[in-house]
Amino acid sequence: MALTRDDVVDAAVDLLAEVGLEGLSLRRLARELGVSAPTLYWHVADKRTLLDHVAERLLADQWRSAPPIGPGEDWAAWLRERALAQYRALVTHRDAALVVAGNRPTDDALPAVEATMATLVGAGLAPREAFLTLMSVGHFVIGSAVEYHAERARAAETAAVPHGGHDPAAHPTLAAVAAAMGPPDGARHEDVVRHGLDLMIDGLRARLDPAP
Amino acid sequence: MALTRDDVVDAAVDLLAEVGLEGLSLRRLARELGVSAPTLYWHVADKRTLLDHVAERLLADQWRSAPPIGPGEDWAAWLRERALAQYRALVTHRDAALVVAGNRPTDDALPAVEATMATLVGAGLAPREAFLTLMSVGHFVIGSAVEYHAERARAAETAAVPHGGHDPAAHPTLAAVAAAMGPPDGARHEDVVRHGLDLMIDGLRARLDPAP
DNA sequence: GCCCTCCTCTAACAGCGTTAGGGACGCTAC
DNA sequence: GTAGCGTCCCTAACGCTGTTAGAGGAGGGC
Repeated sequence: MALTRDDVVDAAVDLLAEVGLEGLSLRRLARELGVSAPTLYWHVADKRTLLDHVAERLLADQWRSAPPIGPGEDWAAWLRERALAQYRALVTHRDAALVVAGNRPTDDALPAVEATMATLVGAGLAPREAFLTLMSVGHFVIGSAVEYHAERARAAETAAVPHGGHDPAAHPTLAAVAAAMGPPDGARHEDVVRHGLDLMIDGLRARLDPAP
Repeated sequence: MALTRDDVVDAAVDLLAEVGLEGLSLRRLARELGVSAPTLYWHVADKRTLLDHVAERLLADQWRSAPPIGPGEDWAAWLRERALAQYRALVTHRDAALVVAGNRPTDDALPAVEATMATLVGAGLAPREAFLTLMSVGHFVIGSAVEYHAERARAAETAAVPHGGHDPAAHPTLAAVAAAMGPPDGARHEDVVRHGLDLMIDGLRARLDPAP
């Protein structure tokens, strides 16, 4: 059976998860597919556009599993959950955030964007505000995921960093935080995401109900 | 006069601004310095650590010019301005966001972090909340800058994209947004950043003054 | 005069994305 | 039956990349 472009993209997604963005070369990808490197150019115009397809695939998987908002459901909780799911999707696929960043929304993604924005407009936001909010949440999620991956790569190569090793007297507030939060671990990153999303949502609520 | 590491980092910052992250090669950097490529390895361990130094330099420049908060000044306005300044610094240096992303705060940056967090704690936030907020704002700024650069790179190669070319009937909310916002231009990106920051700050305000 | 450290060099390796050009398979038309 | 054509894959090669090995010159201390 002849190779299809979907096969190439599938293999690229797998290889990305395995070796990261830096390790993903066309020669390696071709070897994985049992094919010579230039052959890939028959199925894909460019490495860059291959990555576009990969990003599309990653996002498509994420949107396809998204439950639409139910009637009477709280839009805030729904938006929070969607953003968190997107963050988790970007975090579980290695380097996905870097690949996805800057991709134009493909036509496939438009209905999802439309639905999300319609929900916000239905909740009382002006269209312009809904759009800016959606972009803001997106930027925040991407930024969080990029930082997560970058810190992860850093941690892998520097083994152990003496985290609390600074002078507490010089930085009392930092010391208080370190004492209050305990050692850094994986859950910490999601705490930040949750906190940021809550801040944005609270800010939205304040706009929707000026004086409750 | 012999080359110093600072010279190399300086030249790398300039070259980054000129040719972008993809165009920044050690050979090109060496040529710019009038030196052969392997010579750089005397001053710098690695390309990766060179980029670390570049990121440090970019952030240092940005924090050094930061005015501390004045007495009686509104913390919200101050935080907003600091975040916007950081965004602008990342945006004006080409690809700076990608280089900076994931850098641990160097020891030089600690006083600034301490000061910012002390301000938030002074305004009434718990240390943990102040820390999470600072991280959230940072992630949002980085994400916005990454998206800015990525979209910029995309726009450069696809010349003109028929932006409003989709079917308005299929996506009424999107069409309303397109009509309300006009054509995309450079200011749009900062609108998103401003909006996101306002949301977060409004959310913070809601926490600080539960029932004003 | 000798050594030692700094700083720079040339030569080279393996790998990268990408292009040029060709060859084998199967379908369709005459 | 065979000529033509589109599909899919190949080898060879170009110019680039980060990086290493090893040699050598300039300048200071003894």
